[in-house]
Amino acid sequence: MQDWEELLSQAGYRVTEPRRWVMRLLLESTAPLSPQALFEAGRARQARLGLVTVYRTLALFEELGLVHRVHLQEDCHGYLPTSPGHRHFLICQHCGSAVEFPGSEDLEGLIATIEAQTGYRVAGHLLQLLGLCPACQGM
Amino acid sequence: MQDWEELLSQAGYRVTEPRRWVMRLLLESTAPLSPQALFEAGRARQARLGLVTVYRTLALFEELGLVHRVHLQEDCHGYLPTSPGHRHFLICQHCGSAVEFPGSEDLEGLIATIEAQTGYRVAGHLLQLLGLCPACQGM
DNA sequence: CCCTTATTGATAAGTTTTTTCAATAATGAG
DNA sequence: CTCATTATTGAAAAAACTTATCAATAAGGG
Ligand SMILES: [Mn+2]
Ligand SMILES: [Mn+2]
Ligand SMILES: [Zn+2]
Ligand SMILES: [Zn+2]
Repeated sequence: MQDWEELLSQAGYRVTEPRRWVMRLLLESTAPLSPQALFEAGRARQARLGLVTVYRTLALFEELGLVHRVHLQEDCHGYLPTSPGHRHFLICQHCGSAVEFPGSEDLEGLIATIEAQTGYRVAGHLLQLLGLCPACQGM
Repeated sequence: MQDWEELLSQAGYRVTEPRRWVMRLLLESTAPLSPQALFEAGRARQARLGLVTVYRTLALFEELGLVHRVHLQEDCHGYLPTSPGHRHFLICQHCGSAVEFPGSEDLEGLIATIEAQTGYRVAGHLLQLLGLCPACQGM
């Protein structure tokens, strides 16, 4: 995502310094970041950025599809910048670095089976993979 | 899970009144419950049960595989009782009722693809489906 | 530029989760 | 069955996290 500023404007929002910081910090990180982590990373770099703004910005970005929230074991969740559309993430359980991949519809078969068995109608899903990134495999 | 008491003992933990309450309340609920919700449900029934104990009990149960934490949009997460082993959940987005299903390895193909594309090695995953339960479909 | 108004952030309020520690109750030994 | 040991509980307090307020600031259109 690089023309996120365009998208923001288009949607009627202003492109501000704090919002630029949040996006920059997210893009520079290889791992998901929590609001607190973003705030501290920003503060460490003299960014003009308040914690409250981080929360608001993440909520806005999420709404616009610019970031996704991922669930972690300890911290509960963090945010990752993302391309628009249906995405999934694969997160390294050692160093936290994440990669996204498009939501290919490989779940069709599984979903059909489950629908038949349960009577539920499936409308969406949450899928995250975890494992080891190339760098962390030699350990 | 009905011989969870056995499992607790076996693992060296005591079978206590508060722990019985937590498990009972979870088993009686069709939807995931948060610690706060469990506490209130217990209190409403004169259970001897403190909020702190609910947190500790859920952590223990999770460790023993007696419950799983599921992620929701608003509350972040709640707990569901579960059979041991690899499970997934399908949650109604209208009423919250959930059903579990065994983790059939339908992801094999997807995982192989992703591993080849990213160089990561996949060790596990988080999969949740959401949709509408039979009762909520006519609305 | 200047005006309008969305946005920010310090502070405070509200939630959620964890820590402490004395009192309690579960379990095994006798 | 009774007692002693010790894991467990829960009230209270601390810590961490999230949301609400509102005066000051700065984006962006005119
Ligand atoms: Mn979560
Ligand atoms: Mn699975
Ligand atoms: Zn790694
Ligand atoms: Zn339903």
